[in-house]
Amino acid sequence: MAKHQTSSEAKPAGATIYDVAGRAGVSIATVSRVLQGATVVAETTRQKVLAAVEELGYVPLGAARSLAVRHHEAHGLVLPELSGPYYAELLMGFEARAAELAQSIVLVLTDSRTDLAAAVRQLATRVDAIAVLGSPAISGDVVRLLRAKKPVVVIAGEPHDGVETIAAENLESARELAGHVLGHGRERALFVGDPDTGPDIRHRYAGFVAAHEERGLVPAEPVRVALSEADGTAFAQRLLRNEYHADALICANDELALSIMTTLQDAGRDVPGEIAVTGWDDVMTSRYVRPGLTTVRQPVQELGALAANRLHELVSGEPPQAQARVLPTQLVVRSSCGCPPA
Amino acid sequence: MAKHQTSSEAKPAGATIYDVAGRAGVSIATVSRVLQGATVVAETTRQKVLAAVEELGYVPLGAARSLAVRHHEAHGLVLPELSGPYYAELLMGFEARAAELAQSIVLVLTDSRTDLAAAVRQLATRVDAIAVLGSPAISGDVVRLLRAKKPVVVIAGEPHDGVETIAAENLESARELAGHVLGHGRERALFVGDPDTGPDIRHRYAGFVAAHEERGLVPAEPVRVALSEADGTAFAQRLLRNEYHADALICANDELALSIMTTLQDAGRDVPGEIAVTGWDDVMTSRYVRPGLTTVRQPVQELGALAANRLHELVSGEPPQAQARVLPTQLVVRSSCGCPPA
DNA sequence: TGTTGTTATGTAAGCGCTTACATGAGGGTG
DNA sequence: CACCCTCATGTAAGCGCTTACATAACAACA
Repeated sequence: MAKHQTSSEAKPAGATIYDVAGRAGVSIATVSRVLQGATVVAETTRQKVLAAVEELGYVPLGAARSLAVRHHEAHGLVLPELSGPYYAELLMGFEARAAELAQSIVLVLTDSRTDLAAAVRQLATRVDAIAVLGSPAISGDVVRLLRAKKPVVVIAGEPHDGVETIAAENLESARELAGHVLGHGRERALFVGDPDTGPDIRHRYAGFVAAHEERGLVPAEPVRVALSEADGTAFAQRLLRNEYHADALICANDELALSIMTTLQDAGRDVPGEIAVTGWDDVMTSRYVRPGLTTVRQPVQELGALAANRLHELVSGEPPQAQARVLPTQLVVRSSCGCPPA
Repeated sequence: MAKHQTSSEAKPAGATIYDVAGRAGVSIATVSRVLQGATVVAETTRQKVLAAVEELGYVPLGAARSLAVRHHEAHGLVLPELSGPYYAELLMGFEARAAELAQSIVLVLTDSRTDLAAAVRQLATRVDAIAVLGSPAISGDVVRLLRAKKPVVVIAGEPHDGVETIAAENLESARELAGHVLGHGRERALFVGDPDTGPDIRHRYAGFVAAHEERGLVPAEPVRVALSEADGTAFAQRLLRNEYHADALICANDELALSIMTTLQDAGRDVPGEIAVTGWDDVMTSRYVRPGLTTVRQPVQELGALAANRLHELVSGEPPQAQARVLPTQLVVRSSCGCPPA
């Protein structure tokens, strides 16, 4: 066969299955069989093949295999970015589960993309299924577009119709958290964060509202700021200028809470004496800061793992689930809420 | 041609280039051409094809393309894990640069793998080049194995022969840091961390030693502990039991420094009054903690970006570079070293 | 009007695998 | 000893793309 030059030619990049077959004195089918391990092959043949593989340092070409078996054995994951522990942990959980399922993972970070749609389309090109973290950057259109091609699950995002969603619980735990703070006798609590950012924050604010209503208090309008440290600092400054009047701050995440708390303290304010502060996420810093930040811990890794798992099920032909999966969260009480230090 | 059934058959998963060609009334070559955009195609034809693509929701199959063009347009990245900001930032830098170069990235986290060698081999199967973060988990064998197949660059790892390495500067900055602390009049400084963990820590200890020697002091043996918070806490406890006698702790990373500093403080010790503490990495917490942690900031994102970049160059046929690239780091002086707070 | 050069498109040969099917070599059996 | 099974292996047909090469259509020129 002139088709595949079996010998010489010293192409540096990679022996093929033909080379292995030639070397072992068998057909490529046999090589494939010993490598797949599914079919029975005579032990002596197997050894010959394995030896040839070893000597040639043969690595099968993923693309060729994918083409032949008609799937990629890979899952895609679309995240906004990776600063802070949230996304990183999600990714770890996802990766771990995907690894168990023998799936590669290919990652797209949306913040670094100028042409997101293109990136996502290109992703769809090389994976069997995709998990996307709900974020404003990912429009519903993009999700629906993907959805038509590949199984998709969105994590902590807006539930588009027909797209499976998984998320951590927000409303109840926010209600518990806010209730806890209110229980310390605080009367002018503020919710810091923008409910329009996405369902997560929206539900947290809803919990905040619920906690107020169930004790006959009227909840303040949310203070709409973004979720970064810089925004926190800016808000704290406004607070110091008495633009707000509050004795408790329920922040939408830890970064916000931390930066607010620290700039307040640096200005001589007593936290939680004058003002209580709580966060959301339980990042590492929250344990180290004094007073310790009262916050809510989400099962982030589990979320990632669940996503990987569902993706795999979907690929294996399971029907998508109509309702959203929601994982329980855990209130972590330290002392920034007004509780005495441990 | 019976080969490709152009019609009916309602296979849910994916139109092929044949379907598009059929629909647009052109050959598959033409479809390919408009999609690649390289060759000239008559405008009207282009429109027809694009319309067909649109209507069918056609997404080309990555594997088929890869097979035909004989490369994957993907880079692999092997990291130990993602807790803490270090690896995450590295990943971000890598991803961002890879995105610019239109490369997908497929990620392997070694800590979640039971069979690392298999995972890495499987990775080699589907990417054009691989960056691995030097870590004890990755044996030199694995690297050399890969090296034979694909271009490899190792980040902050042991320089195996023939493998390109990039890293952040360690020795000089460690010397500067230790010198700074010694300059505060400390006389019994300890290096906390195990130099045998890898070249990073080894060089940091070497800097510690150098700083001592250049002022005629004799450097203490390193305190060999691992790099986690738990290890830090344990060490701090031994310190509190007076198993060591020290007035300064040069820790191998921030996690260690932070956990040590906090448990010391919780036990009533004055940092930096009685004992100075420094870290390495400048994690977020180091800014928030009081006293602020003096530490060294590494250009982690740049490291990642550089890795992606070199990978791309190697794939495009550039010769590997013999010498290691080393990126400069930056001493971040706060007050845990004994300097007055800002 | 015949010749030649362009340009747009089609034809077909792979890319390196997997796998259904065909084949051949033993090993039991009657 | 002929026959049928079984088991191991080979043969060859794809998988869905890209791209070198061939071809057809047409314009421009003499």
